[in-house]
Amino acid sequence: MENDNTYFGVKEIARRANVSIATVDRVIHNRTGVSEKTKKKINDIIKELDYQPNILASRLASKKIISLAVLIPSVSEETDFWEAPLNGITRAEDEIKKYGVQAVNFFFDLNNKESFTKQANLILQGHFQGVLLSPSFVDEAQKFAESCKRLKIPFTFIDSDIPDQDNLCYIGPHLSQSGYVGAKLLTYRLKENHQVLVVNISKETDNYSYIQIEEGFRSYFKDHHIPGEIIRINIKDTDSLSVTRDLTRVLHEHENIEAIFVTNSRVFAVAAFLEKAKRTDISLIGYDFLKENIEYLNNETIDFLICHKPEEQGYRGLMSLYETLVLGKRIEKVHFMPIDIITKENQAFYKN
Amino acid sequence: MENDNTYFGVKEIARRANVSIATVDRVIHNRTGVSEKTKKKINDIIKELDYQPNILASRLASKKIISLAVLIPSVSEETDFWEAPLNGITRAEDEIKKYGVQAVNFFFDLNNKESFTKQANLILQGHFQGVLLSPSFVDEAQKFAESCKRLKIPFTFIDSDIPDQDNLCYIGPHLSQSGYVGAKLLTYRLKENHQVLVVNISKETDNYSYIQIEEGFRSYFKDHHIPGEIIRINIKDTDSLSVTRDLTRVLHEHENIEAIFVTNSRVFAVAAFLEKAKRTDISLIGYDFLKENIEYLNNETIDFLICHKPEEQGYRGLMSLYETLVLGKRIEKVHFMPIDIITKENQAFYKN
DNA sequence: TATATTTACGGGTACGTACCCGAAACTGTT
DNA sequence: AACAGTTTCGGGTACGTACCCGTAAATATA
Repeated sequence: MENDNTYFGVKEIARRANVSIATVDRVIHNRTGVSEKTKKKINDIIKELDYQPNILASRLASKKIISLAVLIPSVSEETDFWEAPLNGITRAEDEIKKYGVQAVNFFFDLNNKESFTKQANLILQGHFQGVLLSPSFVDEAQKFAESCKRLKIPFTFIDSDIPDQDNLCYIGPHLSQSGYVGAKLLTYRLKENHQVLVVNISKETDNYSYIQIEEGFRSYFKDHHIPGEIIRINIKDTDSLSVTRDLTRVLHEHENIEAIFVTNSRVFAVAAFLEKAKRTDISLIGYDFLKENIEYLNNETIDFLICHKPEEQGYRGLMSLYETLVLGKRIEKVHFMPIDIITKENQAFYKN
Repeated sequence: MENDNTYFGVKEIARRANVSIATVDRVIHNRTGVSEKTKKKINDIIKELDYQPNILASRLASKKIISLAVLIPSVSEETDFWEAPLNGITRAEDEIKKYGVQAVNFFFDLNNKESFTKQANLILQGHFQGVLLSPSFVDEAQKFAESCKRLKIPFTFIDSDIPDQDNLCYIGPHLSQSGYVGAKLLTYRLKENHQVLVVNISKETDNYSYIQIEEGFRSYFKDHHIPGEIIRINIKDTDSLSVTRDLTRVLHEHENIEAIFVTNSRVFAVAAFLEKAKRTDISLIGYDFLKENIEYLNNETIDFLICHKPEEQGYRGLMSLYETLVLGKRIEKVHFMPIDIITKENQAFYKN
C-alpha cells in the first residue's frame, strides 16, 4: 500500500501501465495517438493514484503561452472607477505571468456600444484561451458570450451579471441587496416626515445595474413599512452644470427632501452641488471608493460610501481564468463581492 | 543592446562571466567556495542583466523544504474566533505547498501565558525558516522575538502588534481607530442624555488590544464634544452567569444606559443577556464575524459588528513569509486590515 | 505478395535551476 | 622538492513535465 505522502508522477504511471511517459502525456492532455485500450489502462491508474500534476514542472516544460483577453470600459473623464479593476487585473497578471500566462487589455467607451462590439470582434479574431469582461451592454455582451461558447473559450463576468450565459463565473456585487443596504444606512440619518431622493446620473438609460440597486433600495422601505416619499430623477447629461440645474429644480419642488441616494459612483457630482449650495441638512449616500468621493466623505458632505471592491473583482476575475485553465480547479459559478460600508472614520484602511 | 523581453538566466550569466552555472549558483545563494574576484564579476553581471530567478525551475530543482511555524491561540470553548485565522493559514499553505513550503501549527491557551512560552520554545528547538505569530502575551512574545532575531528567523505578527520588534511585518487592525469607528456607529443609535457602557469580557486584565480599542472609542466622543457619560466594566469571569450578574447590576445602577460597546468577540454573551432581559431599547455593538454574533445580528439584538478579516490576516501572514523567503520580495512593515462595518443587511456577502 | 499509408508508441531533449561529487590549482608543512 | 590539506571551480545529474521526431506495427491498396 502506497504511503499517502509519496508523490506519484507521470513516470510511475508509465511504469505501471507499461508505456512511455510520452503516451501518458498524450492521455493526460487528451491528445490523439493512443489506442482506447491503452487509454483506459492509463486513466484507471491516474484515478487510482489520484495523480496531481506538478504545476511547476508542467509550466516550466511548456512553451505554450496562455493568453487572456480583458474587455472592460476605459478610464474616462466622467469617472476613473475602472482604474480599480484594471489595477487588480495587473496585480493578478504579475502573480501568474511566471506560469506563462499573459493578459491583453481591450477597452471600450461606456457611452458607445459600438466600441464594445468592435473590441469584442478583435478578441474573437485573436487567439485567446480565456476572456474577462464587464457585460455593460446587455445585448452586445450576450452576442459575444454566444461566440465564446461556440469557440469553447471560458469567460468571466465582473461588475454586473447576465444570467444564464454559461459564463465560467460572475464576480461582482449583489446589486439589489446593495441598494437595500443603502436604504438601511439612510434610515440612520432620517427624521420624521422625510422625503428621499434617488438620483441616477448616467447617459445610458435603463442601465441594468442601477435599476437593480434602486429596486433593492425601495424594497427596504417597503419591507420595513417606513412612511415617506421616494422621488427619483434621472440625469442624463453628466456635466456639473446639468447636475446643478436638475438638482436645484427638484430640491425647489420638494422642500422636505432630507436625504439623497445616488446609484453609482457619480455621487461626487451631487456632493459638489450640496457643498456649493451649503445644504448641510441633506444626507448623501453613494457608491465607490474614488478620490473625489473620499474627499467629500472626509469633509462630511457624503455620509456613507458603499463599495464592492472593484480592484478585487479584477484580480479574482483574472485568477478565475488562470485557476481553471492552468490549475484545472473547479470555479464557483457566482462570487458575490462584499457590500462594504465606508465612513469617514474607517476609510483610511479600506482596500478596494 | 539586449531586447527587453529576452530572459537571461543562470546560463547566460555563466557564459558572460566565463564560469560554470555551479559557480553562479554559489554566488546567487551566498554559498562559500567562490573567490572574491569571481564573485564581483558575477554580481556585476547579475545587476547588469537585472537577473530575475525563475521560481518554477528553482523550486522544482530544490529538495529543500521550507518550514514555517505558526504560533496562535487554540480555538477554545470561550470563542472560536481563532478558527478564522487558521482557515486563512490553511488556504495559504494550500497555495504555496507546491513551492516546497510547509506550515506547522503550535497552539497556545489564551488564558495561560506559560503555554505560549512552552510552544515558543518548541519552535526554537525545531528547524523553522519563518514564524507567524499572534503576540497575545507582550512580555513572552518580546522574549521570543529576541530569540528569532538572534537566529535570523523572520517573523510576522498578526492580530495585534508590539512596536519596534524588528518583525518582518504586522498584519492586523489599527485598534485605536477601530474603537473610534465603534463610537461613530454608536452615535447613530443615541438620543439625548444618553449613557454608554463599554464592556470588556476577558480573563486577562490590561490586555493591550482592548485598551487601545477603548482609547479610540473614548477619543471619538471627546473629539466631537459629545456630552454623556461613558461607563466601563470589566468582566473577568467569562461564563454566562457572571456576565448576567455583572450586567444586571450595572444596568440597575445606571438606568440611562442606552448603548453598549463590547471590545471583543464575546459580544454574543451580552447579546444573549439583552435578549433574555428583553432589553430592545439598548443598542449593542461588538466585534468579529462569528456564528453566534451573526445570529444576534440577524435577530437585531446586535446592531453592528466590526470585523478585521481574521482569515485574511492568517492568509496574508503566511504569504508574507513565503514572499520574503521564496520570492525574495520586499514586504511592507505594517499592513493594517480594513475596519469592516457589518449590519444585518450586508452580512450575507461578508468574507472574513 | 509487395508497397504505401496510417496508427500507436517510445527515445530523447528542453525548460532553468539546485546541488553533489570530483578535479585542478593553490597553499602550507616537512 | 614532495606531500598533505584546502580552496576554487566545473561536469553532470535530478527535479517532473511538454512535446518533437523517429520507428515499428497495423492496415489499405494495387
